Amino acid sequence: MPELPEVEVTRRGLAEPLEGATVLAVRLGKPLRWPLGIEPARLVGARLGLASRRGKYIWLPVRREPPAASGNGGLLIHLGMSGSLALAARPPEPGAHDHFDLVTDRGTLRLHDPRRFGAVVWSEGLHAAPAATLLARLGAEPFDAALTPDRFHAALRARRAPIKAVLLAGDVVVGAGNIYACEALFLAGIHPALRADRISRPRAAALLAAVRQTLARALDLGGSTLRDFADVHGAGGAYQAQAAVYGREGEPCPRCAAPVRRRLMGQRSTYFCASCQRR
DNA sequence: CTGGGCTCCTGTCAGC
DNA sequence: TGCTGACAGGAGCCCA
Repeated sequence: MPELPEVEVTRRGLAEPLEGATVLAVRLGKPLRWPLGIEPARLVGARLGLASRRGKYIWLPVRREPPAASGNGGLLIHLGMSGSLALAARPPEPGAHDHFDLVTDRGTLRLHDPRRFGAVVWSEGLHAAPAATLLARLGAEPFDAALTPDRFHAALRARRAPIKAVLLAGDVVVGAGNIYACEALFLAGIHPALRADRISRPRAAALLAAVRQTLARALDLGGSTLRDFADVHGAGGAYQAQAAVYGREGEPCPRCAAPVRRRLMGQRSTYFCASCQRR
């Protein structure tokens, strides 16, 4: 479900309401991708900090009392493929797919995740394991000014995998998942199967701009809601209606009217226009 | 080191 | 209507 725009929409919805909140209880459902890594009771009484985001991970700082106590840290949250977070003053009884509740004096943060590829993991800090390990392999943030066209191009030149695979891997630039990788490649006019190291400097610059434009546009629209993504208040995104190629196999390309193609690349459906997107 | 495939899990939908 | 297989927004892990 969630790519960077959806994760960021989620983070924005919970950051301010929960900053400074006190944890009253923790409820666990079925196991997620990894164990929580801390005894839930140890979180009770702790106060939450301002949530941040790195890639598709949300970091929720947790300061345990008393202040001098060792073991301040936070919760690293990932929504996986089907996860969403809801924040409610008085949430309904947990359903079969509600696997984590953080009950606070400012409301309950609940992870709903049918496929359970998501995770909520305790870490002593962003620079301690396991958070540091999970974040270590991440590429640049897409809106980081330090990611210049030259640096992006240089990173692509070191990779022989198809550009679509490189975008999805997230080790050059994070944030574009299957939808936005397809959309950005369409915008840039680049064939998804083109080897990353064969992309010229101007085309790399165009692709970086396309990734940024695609993610920014999706963010403006509240993300994409294909089946069930929702922000913390339950509102869906609207980007999916604007997608040029994703999920539009057989429909006319908005630029040239040739039928949009779908083909599997690394087990993932890849949508593109064979006439607009060149190798 | 890199690239590619597999895997985790549940739900939904098309096709027979 | 019921069953089966394909596919779904991610990404860690293993192997060649």
